Amino acid sequence: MSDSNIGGEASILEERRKKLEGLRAENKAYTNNFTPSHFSQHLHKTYGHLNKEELEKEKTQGISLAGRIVLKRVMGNASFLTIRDGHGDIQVYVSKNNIDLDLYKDFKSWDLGDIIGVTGKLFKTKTEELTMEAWDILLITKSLRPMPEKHKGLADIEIKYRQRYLDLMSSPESKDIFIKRSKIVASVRSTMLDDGFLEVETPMMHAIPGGAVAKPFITQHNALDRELFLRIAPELYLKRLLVGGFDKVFEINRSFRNEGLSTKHNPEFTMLEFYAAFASFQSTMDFTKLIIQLASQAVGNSGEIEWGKDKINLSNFSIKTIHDLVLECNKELSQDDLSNLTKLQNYSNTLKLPYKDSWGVGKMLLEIFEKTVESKLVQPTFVTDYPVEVSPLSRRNNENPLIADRFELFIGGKEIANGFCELNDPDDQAGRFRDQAKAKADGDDEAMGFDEDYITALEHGMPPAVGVGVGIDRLVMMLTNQSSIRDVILFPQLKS
RNA sequence: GGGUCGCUAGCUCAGCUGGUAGAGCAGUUCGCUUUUAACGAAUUGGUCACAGGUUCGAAUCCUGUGCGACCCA
Repeated sequence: MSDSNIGGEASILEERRKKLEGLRAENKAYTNNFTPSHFSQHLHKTYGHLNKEELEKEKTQGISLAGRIVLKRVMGNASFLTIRDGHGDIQVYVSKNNIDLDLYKDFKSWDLGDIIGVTGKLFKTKTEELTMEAWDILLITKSLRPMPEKHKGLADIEIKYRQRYLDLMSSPESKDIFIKRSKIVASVRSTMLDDGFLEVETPMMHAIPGGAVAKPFITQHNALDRELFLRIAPELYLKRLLVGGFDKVFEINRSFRNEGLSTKHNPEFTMLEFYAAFASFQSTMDFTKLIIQLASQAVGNSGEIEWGKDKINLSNFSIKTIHDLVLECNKELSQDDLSNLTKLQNYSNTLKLPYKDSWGVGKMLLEIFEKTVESKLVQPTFVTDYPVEVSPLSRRNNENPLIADRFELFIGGKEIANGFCELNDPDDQAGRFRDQAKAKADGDDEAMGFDEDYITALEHGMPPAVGVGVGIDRLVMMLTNQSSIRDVILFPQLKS
């Protein structure tokens, strides 16, 4: 280290390295034989409510804890620390009276960020704070780098994501989001299993990208000397399993889409997809609702949650058709206009909504819906009667072949789930693949390829089924009141 | 992709209409036996994101690049 940065980061490192060398010399660096008997949270729960006298009567001698020093108040011959373990914070009292004098001197040189072990007994200070009186302390892991600012924490949002461990060690709020994420995923999984679904894992490397309209990532298999695509959706594989005879399957895992980065999109994201043979459309909506309600309960939410500016009542889900909603939000349009291409094009012009002449009535309707309705669907709403034109994998409605048996669930103005009766007619599916393949040949790099093997599977016969996709990242955002997807993904992709 | 804003000590931030940089925290030294954003005293620490330009002189004004935030498509 040069002298040019005395007091700067280099010198902090150097200073701490010197301390580490001292520990190494005494063979005390990076010890590995301390097992705490308790976690902070457990102690607060068990003893926090007792008063001083009651606590004195409890036999707490010999309790041990391990954690990172996050605050340190040295007052000469006695000191208070706040240490943070995996479950929370607790105060530690270290006095020259209770420990060896040399140890106390060493202790005074320990730094914020060091991980220590403490053995002793519990007491309450005169302000009634539950505190661990140290009878023995041990420096377990020396931290060589300074922690984030102790009061304000990390403000640099980029460091927060790139060095997430700094965010986690300094922000209990941030840590809590990821604890909740885990609980949400666990709740979703157990809801599925309890209902008799089988959890499966299907390939993430696909020879033909399919199951969604999106641009894939391309990778290379050396031994096979061929291109593979990271999956954009597991859909087509899960439906092959329906052909095979598993009648209720689900997968919770990553899909990848080669799109821009934003606070709403991460290139790798987590989806729940589930498929149920012979299930009804209505019962599947009910089940989707149940998944969300149970997940919300799992993280301690009441029936009403807050998401940004919105208050959302998760006990009440309504069902509306896309046509009714478009009419509701666009008083200038009549029922007849919705099937009149010229009228819809004219209306799009007044909305300054760009469109292509090749678009049919269905695509126009969807665009107008997205522009004028979507953001207003704050309370949970299942939207139904989507045009077949914009639903390439959905079954046609029996009464009206122009609409698909499909729903999308919107909450807080955002799409949370997408479900539909699966198309199991191999000829109809082959025709739609041909349209997609043609679009791809014409330069649409989001279009699906023609998946011959999937058509073969359908030719063997797939039972009628309903399938649903739920964006887990979005669900977590909603249930933890976050507005950026980066705050619910531990290591979000950033520009490099 | 377009617009607006931001980038200054390890961290959190000041720094006005141009005169070569400051605080708190962290670090170092000293004092202090119930503190809790502990406190008091002293002290270290900067290629002001990067590259050009204007100017006698640029953290400050201009242009570009990078990264980020927000809004729009």
